[in-house]
Amino acid sequence: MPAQKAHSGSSRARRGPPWTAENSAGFISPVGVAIDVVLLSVRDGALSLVLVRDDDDQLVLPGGFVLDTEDAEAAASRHLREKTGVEAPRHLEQLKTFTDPSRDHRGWIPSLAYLALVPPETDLSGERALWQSLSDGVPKLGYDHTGILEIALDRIRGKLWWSNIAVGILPGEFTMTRAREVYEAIAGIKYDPSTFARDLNHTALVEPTREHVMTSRGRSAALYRFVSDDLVWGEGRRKRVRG
Amino acid sequence: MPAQKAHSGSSRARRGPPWTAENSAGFISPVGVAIDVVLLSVRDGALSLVLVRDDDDQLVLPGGFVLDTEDAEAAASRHLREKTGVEAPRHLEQLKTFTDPSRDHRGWIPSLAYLALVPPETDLSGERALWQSLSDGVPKLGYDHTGILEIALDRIRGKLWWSNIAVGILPGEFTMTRAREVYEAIAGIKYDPSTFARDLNHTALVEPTREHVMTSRGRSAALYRFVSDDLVWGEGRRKRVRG
DNA sequence: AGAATAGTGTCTGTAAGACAATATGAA
DNA sequence: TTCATATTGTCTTACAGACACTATTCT
Repeated sequence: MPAQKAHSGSSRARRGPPWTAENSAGFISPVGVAIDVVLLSVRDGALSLVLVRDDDDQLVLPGGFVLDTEDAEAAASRHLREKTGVEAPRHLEQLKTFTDPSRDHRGWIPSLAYLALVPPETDLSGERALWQSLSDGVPKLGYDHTGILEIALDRIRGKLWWSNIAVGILPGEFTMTRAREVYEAIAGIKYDPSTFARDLNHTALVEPTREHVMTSRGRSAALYRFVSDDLVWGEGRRKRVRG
Repeated sequence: MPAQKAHSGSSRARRGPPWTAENSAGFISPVGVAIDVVLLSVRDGALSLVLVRDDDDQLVLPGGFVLDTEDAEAAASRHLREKTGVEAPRHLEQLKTFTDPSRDHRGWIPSLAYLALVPPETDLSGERALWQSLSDGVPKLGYDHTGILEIALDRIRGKLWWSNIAVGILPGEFTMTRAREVYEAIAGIKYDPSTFARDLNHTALVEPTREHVMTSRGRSAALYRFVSDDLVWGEGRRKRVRG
């Protein structure tokens, strides 16, 4: 049997009769399981995502089929690596599964949407992959991918002040100003610098490293790090987002 | 081809060689897609869920296979109806999809977990279905269902004061005391009656009907209703839960 | 009258927005 | 010295917990 990879991604645009599948008990079964990944970061002060150009020249989310030897998280990481060159996202979480049997013209293919985060300096290797800034609004994507992107943005904004989810984007050590830029890009609003620092410290999700750095001009800034590299929930700050 | 229903649910306990499936393009495909539903309500002041007894006499969540003619929400409603007699849950939302290919001994079967809510007076018709109170802790369930239940409880607690999710459990019109009992059962803590009323009103998710009812003894109580029957997000109250 | 339930009013500590004032380092 | 950035401090409003007090209706 040929590798499943052969029918993933690049053949998506192909038309023709849909595929079918049947299991050994004689019942109709899905043709496959797919994943789509919303890979976000904050670049040059703007929330940005990775898109790939498919065979129809549409901009779509990176994704592809799940193999029978891996779970969906592994498939998401694998397709990111193959299609965008991103080795391992710092954060990966499930968003929603789309199950309408007619959602994919190739046949009955449930699709799992994922949210992934990487640091800003992440470079892409695939020729078809590109960073797209969200500062000018949400771009129109192929298939149902615009809707998936909206879900991803709701999710990361919803978690911003209630978890350490920004650990997926910020470097290991960062200044308050750096953190604020990332939070502002995600939230879509500006925060007062002093209030921001007070409230982020108040979450107890970050701790000072006792080191200082010069950024450009002006006073040197204290460095902070997240207490945990894994996703954890904090006390929660009821701070404005997207106002 | 026989109805897919024949291989759902009751045959789950059967051992033997796993099923396999292949699609018309010659690739391995999932054997099927399943759903499992955490159906919750508040009965006699206790958060309760519906369980069914499977062929191995294990207590498990109601669920079964998704057909190629329906999406997963429809499958969840259908299996609830068939296995528990619950006609249509007042609320149904996706929790998480489990995709480990080895999670089901019958073969490669991704499973979607759902949270469903019904009013307390909902009676069950299936002989194998029962209401289980959660007041004495979380019961041990078969398969990975205990973990799914934990996710469901986290979800409903997380949304309690940020959405009108209780609309799935409370009757169309209710007193503040009734609402408080439901919120307390979900949150797992007690609320001060006057503070509760003040804060629930403050969400603007409920409105008074201008009617009053006698409950048993004491002063008559004002009736309220949720402004929307669909799930909506409120301003959000930063109230304690599960303390 | 007394008990039981519903509802109002008030006090207090904390949270979060706004912004003034000070500290530190480079040009 | 002057500018730019970082950090501390203050003021104010709103929120949420606690709880005293009033209102209504039944036995």
